Amino acid sequence: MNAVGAKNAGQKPDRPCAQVGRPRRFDANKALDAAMRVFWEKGYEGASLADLTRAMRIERPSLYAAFGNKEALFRKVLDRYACKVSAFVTESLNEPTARAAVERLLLNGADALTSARSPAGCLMIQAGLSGGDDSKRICRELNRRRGEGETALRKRLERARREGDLPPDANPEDLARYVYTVSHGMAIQAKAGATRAQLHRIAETALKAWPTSAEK
Amino acid sequence: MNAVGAKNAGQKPDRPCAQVGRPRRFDANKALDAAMRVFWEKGYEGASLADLTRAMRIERPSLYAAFGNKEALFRKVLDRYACKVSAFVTESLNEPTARAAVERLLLNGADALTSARSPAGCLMIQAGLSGGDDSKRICRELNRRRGEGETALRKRLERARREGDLPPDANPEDLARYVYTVSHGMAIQAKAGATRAQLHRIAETALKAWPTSAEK
DNA sequence: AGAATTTTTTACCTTTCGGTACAGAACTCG
DNA sequence: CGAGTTCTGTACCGAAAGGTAAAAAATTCT
Repeated sequence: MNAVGAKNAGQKPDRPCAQVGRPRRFDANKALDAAMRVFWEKGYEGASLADLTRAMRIERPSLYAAFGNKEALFRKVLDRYACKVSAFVTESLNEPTARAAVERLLLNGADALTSARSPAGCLMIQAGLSGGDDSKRICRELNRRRGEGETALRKRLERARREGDLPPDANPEDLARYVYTVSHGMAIQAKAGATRAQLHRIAETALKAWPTSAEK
Repeated sequence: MNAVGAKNAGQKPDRPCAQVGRPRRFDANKALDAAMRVFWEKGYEGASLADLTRAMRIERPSLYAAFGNKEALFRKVLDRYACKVSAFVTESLNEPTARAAVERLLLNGADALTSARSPAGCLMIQAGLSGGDDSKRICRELNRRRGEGETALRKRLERARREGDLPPDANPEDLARYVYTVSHGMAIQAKAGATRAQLHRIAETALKAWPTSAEK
């Protein structure tokens, strides 16, 4: 017997498909996608269990058995969001130049924020900004994840400076923070109804602040 | 008898101080400030009536008698926020040049977002981003108010272009949207813990994108 | 077939939500 | 004083929140 008592101690590890017992009638990934949409539209606290189970076409105990609880479900949704929706964030760092990476980050971001297939805006921005005491952990988690992206960009920019791709006096930390600031602001604009073309023009304007290594 | 039936029909007009009857024991503006702080920290839906009455040091029926209901209270808080916290937004438009106006908007914004006397971030950003169906009106109201600010800046920039303060090919609409995008992004950063100095550097970086009427 | 295991389903739990009825207290007016 | 008016405080409302107990159903293993 395991010593149960710590929070989440009883949570079973990932068991993708059980061989024995009654088979589950739903696709966990489809259910996660449905949950993602609800959290995306209503935020973490604004999404009620009733909203979630209705969208996922699952009864409540099935949700708890498969995903733990609301918070654990949200974290799984965040993982899936990182893989399926915002994969371009890390991919963009592979562009040959810092400028190209940032350009792709902002333009692909604008596209993702205004996709016709998903709610407007960014799940990671609008899900956890507000909320009572019980969602402070969620807020911190979102800040942490966004911070990871910002750090990754900063490291990419430091490399660029070493490679002469950015001028020596450029500040990678400030630049990365600036880019993420514009990105977050675009998420707000998208949620408020900005169009894709408008976001693209914002990105272009923002790129005018980008330092040039030397006028050619 | 008034024909009651429409929502809010029975709401009494502003009656600042009653001459007759038992005098109220609390200062309505102090109570609004306390409510503002709660909404600022927890958002519209995240702020419960229990949170509000505790912070305002008022019993629940007093709140309803004085302010209507939760939504009406929030709107009064928004009015007060515009007057007391974000007055610089309209004041900055009086600066002599467009560049100075935008610079002041962003720098004063950075200060307001990191004031030691108030919660981090921007009430108008984090109060209404998420939420269930009943807060969609709140979300629209916030979008509308932010849009008004953006429009006012756009008109100021149009004037600047007419005055030669901006180059003829500058696009006031895009520029205003860019500035507000940076401002909104800074609000997110502030909520996530960015310091005032960091926000100032973001503002300086953002201003590097500002068009110059002619190289002198 | 029957034991073991896992999911589904119904019904329910406690707590908190926004909002209100009502009685008493504190004030002005006559 | 007493009538009229307005605010305070307690106690309450129905609805919805997140979460769970327990039995029935569907599968695999022996």
